[in-house]
Amino acid sequence: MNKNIFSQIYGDYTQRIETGLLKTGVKLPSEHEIAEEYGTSRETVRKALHLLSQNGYIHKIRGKGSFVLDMNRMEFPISGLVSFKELSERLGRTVRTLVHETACVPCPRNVARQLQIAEQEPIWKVVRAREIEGEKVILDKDYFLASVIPELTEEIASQSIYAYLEGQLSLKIAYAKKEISVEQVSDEDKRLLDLARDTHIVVVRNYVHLEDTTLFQYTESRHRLDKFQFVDFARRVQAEE
Amino acid sequence: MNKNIFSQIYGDYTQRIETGLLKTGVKLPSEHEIAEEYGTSRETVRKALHLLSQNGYIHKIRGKGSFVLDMNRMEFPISGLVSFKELSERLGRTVRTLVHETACVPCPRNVARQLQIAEQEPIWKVVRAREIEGEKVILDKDYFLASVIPELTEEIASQSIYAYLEGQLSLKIAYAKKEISVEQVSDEDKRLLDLARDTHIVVVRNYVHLEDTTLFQYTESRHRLDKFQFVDFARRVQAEE
DNA sequence: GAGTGGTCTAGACCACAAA
DNA sequence: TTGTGGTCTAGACCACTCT
Repeated sequence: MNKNIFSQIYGDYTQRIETGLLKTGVKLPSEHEIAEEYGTSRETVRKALHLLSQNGYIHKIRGKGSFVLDMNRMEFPISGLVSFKELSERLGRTVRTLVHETACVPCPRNVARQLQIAEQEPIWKVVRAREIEGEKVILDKDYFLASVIPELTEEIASQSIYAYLEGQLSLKIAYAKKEISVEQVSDEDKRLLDLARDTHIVVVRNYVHLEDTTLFQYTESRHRLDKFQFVDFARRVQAEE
Repeated sequence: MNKNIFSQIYGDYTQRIETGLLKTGVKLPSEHEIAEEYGTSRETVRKALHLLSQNGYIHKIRGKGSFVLDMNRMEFPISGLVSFKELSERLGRTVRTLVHETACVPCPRNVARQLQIAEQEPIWKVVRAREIEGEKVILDKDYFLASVIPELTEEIASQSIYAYLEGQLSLKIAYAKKEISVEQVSDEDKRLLDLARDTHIVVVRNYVHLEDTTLFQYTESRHRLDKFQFVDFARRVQAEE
């Protein structure tokens, strides 16, 4: 339970929409009514509804009201900033993680450039293959600043690293930049994934920052072409003049 | 010039950050100071700063202040909801559009399913190849509800359809859902693009909605593997309990 | 303790939609 | 005319950082 009123309202409505209690096209109560219901002010309600709108749950129309959207929310592969573990659980798929490497090593040149640190600086390197429905289709190569993460075990890598970072170490992950492109398969891809005759692979580069803006993680997530999907929700920014 | 105070503030800061007047890591004035400067209230300033934060321009830290982020903003291919024309102009690349078809036709079955309308209902079909630096690398297949768009010419299709929709027809585009996947190349791809020996192609499916939530456009944007890139900025949603 | 951002209030006026 | 969402105000209190 969150103590903020607006996130209480947000949570209530996301739940009602996700469980189908509020169906596509249904009109929400007016902001005034919701404010009364929660015993709060209209601006606080608006904060919650704005969040729902940003995340594709509802659409607000001036003079009319707020309406539930149909966004097929069940299939959200890597949109936003969510870990593989969180996604798997949400999707309820049969997944397995194979940890190939968990080591603290001096940073190689190519990774040093991505993390914007000096070469040789100690970093944690984690290489994991993700198996979905019996096929190894994703190769995750993570690099973490050792100055931020004192310890990392294969045990943790096989579970959820993010749960460890946020739970045990109470690191605050703030934002990330993601780049998606398609590249030639590497020897490592061929060795660790079930690729058949694929020549290309989808590469998702992820640059993750903490609350204090330090870039502490660089991840290369390599997806087999046929298993890659990305879904995005975007609102149009009205042109200004 | 926008009449809203908060979008005035937002515009001022995006400009200063994009032009490099405000550099990475620089601390913005406090919310109180900005409010005073613009002769407005703090909540209004906060609205502008929240937008800057959402769009990756700044990061706010409680007790410290707001800081300019470095997001290499210059290379934003298809993030968010922006048209090809707008993008090309922003990137300043040598681009050319080849219009292969602009016709009002009865809706075929597969498109009817995407647009959630009855088969045979009249739609505008536009097929365009995009040439970047002399190579045809993107194939855009657009389908618009004819009930929404009375007229569409090859002239308009060769320029910007969005500028026409928003400018001439004053349609209000509200939001869109985007799906990215990789598929086998089609005969049409081979015919209209410079593909060499490619076997796969990146497909971006775009479902565009108007202010009143009607789904009025379905677009299939097919990108040659080596020319595809997608950049995304995401903020972490703190887990609730 | 002073300064910062985060949440919230109880109003106000406006633009727009529907009856 | 009534109801809706959009913008804005002038405060308040809180949590946090820094000195």
